[in-house]
Amino acid sequence: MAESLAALENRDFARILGETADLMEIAGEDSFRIRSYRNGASVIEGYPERVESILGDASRKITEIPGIGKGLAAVLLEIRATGTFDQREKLLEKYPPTALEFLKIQGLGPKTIALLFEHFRVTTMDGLERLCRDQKLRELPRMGAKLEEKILRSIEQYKQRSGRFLLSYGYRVAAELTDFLGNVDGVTSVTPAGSLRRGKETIGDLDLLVTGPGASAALTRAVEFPAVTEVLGQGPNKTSVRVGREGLQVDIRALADESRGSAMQYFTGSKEHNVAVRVRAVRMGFKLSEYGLFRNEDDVRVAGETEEGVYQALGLAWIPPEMRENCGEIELASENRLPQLVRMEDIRGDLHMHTTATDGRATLEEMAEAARARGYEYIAITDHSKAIAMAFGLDEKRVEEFAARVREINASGHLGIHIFSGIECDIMKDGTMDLAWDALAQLDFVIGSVHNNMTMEAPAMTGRLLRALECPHLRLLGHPTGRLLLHRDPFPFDFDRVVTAAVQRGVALEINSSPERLDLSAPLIRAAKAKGARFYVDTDAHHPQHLANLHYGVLTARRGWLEPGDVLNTLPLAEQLRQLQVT
DNA sequence: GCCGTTTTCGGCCCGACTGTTTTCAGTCG
Repeated sequence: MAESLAALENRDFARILGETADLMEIAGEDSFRIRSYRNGASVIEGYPERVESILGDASRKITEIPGIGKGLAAVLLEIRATGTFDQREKLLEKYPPTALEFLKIQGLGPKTIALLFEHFRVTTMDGLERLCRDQKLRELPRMGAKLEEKILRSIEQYKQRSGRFLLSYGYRVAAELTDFLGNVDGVTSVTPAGSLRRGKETIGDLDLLVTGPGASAALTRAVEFPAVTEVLGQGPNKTSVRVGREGLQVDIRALADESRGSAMQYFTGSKEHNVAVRVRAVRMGFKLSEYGLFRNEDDVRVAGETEEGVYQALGLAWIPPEMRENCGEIELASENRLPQLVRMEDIRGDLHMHTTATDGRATLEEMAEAARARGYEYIAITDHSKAIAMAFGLDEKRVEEFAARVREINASGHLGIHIFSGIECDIMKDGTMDLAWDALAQLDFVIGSVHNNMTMEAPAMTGRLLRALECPHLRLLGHPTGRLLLHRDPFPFDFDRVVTAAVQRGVALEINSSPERLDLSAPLIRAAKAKGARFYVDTDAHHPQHLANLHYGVLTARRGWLEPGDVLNTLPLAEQLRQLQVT
């Protein structure tokens, strides 16, 4: 299965290595060797320079990159030349690509998958489902009814999310296509609409709107975009293609200038919002479509060039795309009472990030420099606590040393940015904190997070979180529902009770900007705000590049209707110091 | 497979939970 040879990005090299590591695991190969492949993948993914150009530069050596030795160097060269490599091809002959899909099913690991292949020759998700329904799995050693049920549940979730894509992936494709089409002569703008523009955490497809005299030419050009795998339709006004290995559908539309605003409005949605706006238009004697807002009596277009014009003609303030879900925003807009949503430029600092002290990929100094370069006034370094053994989480002694080190750094001021000493402390199964309270007391910013035992029943999980909230040093509940988008559902608990307790104890809720999490979700943010909760929007960065993910968290906060006053990391440093009672 | 060295092979972060056992392998993070 050769990859497209169009300019391999670092993430392509990383994906090929990572998938091979998965296959090697199923094949039962040496675990240290597998680790080297995984490590190589992760180093390459985060490497600031393009691997492709280093490989093509005779004066450079790819083994300069730590984690890449002679073996992986040869593999990378082979990937660059052929899009794959020998060992990977051999594994793919032995195991079907479904093997990689099976790994996404909870309860199935490499060993079980190998056994399934060997024993049942099952190669499709439907086949696996049938095995579980027919209660065949339990014929194998160490497998029983509970595992069959767990796998069936997970397959159900898997099917629901297939065909959807992370918002961050949509942004990447949109940016590349915008670049590509923007170069066509006579194109004045390329703008994403749809769920991407609304900032939804996952998207089903991508809508791009092209304007200018060259718009039609851009539609013709679009099918030449290197990542296009299938052309679904091609006409003068609309081209539909599938992009990338997972087949994201992209609809590209050419718009006339006079209807640009109404088309933006129409294609941004949501459907529910648009229906409500059109009902309003009809009541006022208009007809609204993607071509404009027309007066019924004489069919004259009264608006359409701009979105603002369309909303204004309907007696509405312009509604930010993130609010367009027909959840009360139209009424507010008609009364000119829309909230002033928080913006990227309101954010003064990022209070959740990791370093090489645990599982981050950069040092404290490197993270601080990246944050300073983004114009932040402060950050918190919040590495893991000791329960995360695989990440070498901090114990009480290391917490003490870390806090002292941060005090010195701040006293000298040489990093040019204030550092809060923090931790992402595990909330244990019984709701106690992973570290002693005296240790936590030495830190400026304690985040409490659940990382394991997520399959508890709701009452137990509620009790666990309520107990954690009793810790007087806790400032923030990290990724409060534990969801991983397209991968793991939120764990169940009594959200109202936990939020009420958090508000009482002055503990804020996290809006985790990692594109895989975006946790809390927008609906829960609104529910929590209604109960008086406050929030931090932060990145959980494990690499300097991840600091840019804040954008996704701010979009989510806006979808939750948050204003700057709801988001505590909009506070200037002096006020943040007061907020955290740092002396 | 990488790294580092005590130069050429040995070490490479682990702990808890689960479901199935009847003493533990596999999964997860």
